Amino acid sequence: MIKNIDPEILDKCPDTFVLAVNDTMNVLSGKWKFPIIASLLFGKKRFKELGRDVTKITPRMLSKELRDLEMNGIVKRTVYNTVPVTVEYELTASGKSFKKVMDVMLEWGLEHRKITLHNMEKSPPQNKTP
Amino acid sequence: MIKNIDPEILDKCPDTFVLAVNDTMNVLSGKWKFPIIASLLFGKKRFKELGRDVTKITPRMLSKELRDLEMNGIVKRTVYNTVPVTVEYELTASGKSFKKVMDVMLEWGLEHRKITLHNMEKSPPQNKTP
DNA sequence: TATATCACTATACTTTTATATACCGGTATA
DNA sequence: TATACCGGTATATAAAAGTATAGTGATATA
Repeated sequence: MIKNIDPEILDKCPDTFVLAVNDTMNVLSGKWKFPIIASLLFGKKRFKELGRDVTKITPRMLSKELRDLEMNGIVKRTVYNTVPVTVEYELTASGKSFKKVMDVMLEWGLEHRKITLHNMEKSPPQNKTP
Repeated sequence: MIKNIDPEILDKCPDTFVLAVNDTMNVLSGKWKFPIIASLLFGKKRFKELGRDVTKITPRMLSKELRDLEMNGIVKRTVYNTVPVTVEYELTASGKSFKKVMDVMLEWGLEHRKITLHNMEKSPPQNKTP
């Protein structure tokens, strides 16, 4: 249904489209959301577990990003009244369905690498990918 | 082929996967690349034309983002030796194929909005979407 | 002659994003 | 008693991203 967007329609670029894309951009924004979601795709995790999974992230960023993702309806936070407390993070339905965006990103990236590395005779894209 | 990634494989997260996703992230990074590419999907454009199309962008940002996109093999820049010079920007094959990433982003965003706005009883996502 | 267009660049600045480091009270383990 | 784990927060910086504003030289238009 959205598969082939008519240029005439997209040209008018309805507000809902802009908002929708913005939502997606927010889920991807920053350095850490993608790896956090990727980790949660393997199941619910606790705070420190995520911290170990997502290498190099500081607790400050992890905490902040999880709050963002929760506010945007991607992650659900559950507190159990054990002592000390146990906190679990898991993806919502929307969060799980975000995998399809990630899949296409991976797919396109692999394709692009193949083509571009070939074109550029072994020199990698110059920008931001060390 | 990549459609359903085996957790066991993804867990090992080969470097090529990380690099591929990084490439995609670079194409999406920042406030302006998405709208620039979207505009170029309708055909080649000159600098000022793009500037008019992508509302509110400054020439400084437009210039910088186009340079980024060129370096990453998304955009091709052609200079014609007219006086004064004419410069045209157009998408490469990779750039054009990036549309499929944008399509899923739109698709997911619309779905997410529908579900989430419903869940949240008319209150929009709290974060970064004014 | 005055103004506008083209494709940008330069300089200075503000805002956003990310890092580094230390710390909290409570509990379990050695 | 000393140490480490739990789920974070506080404070201070540093680095990255974005904005505001002005200007370039050549050319075409009024």
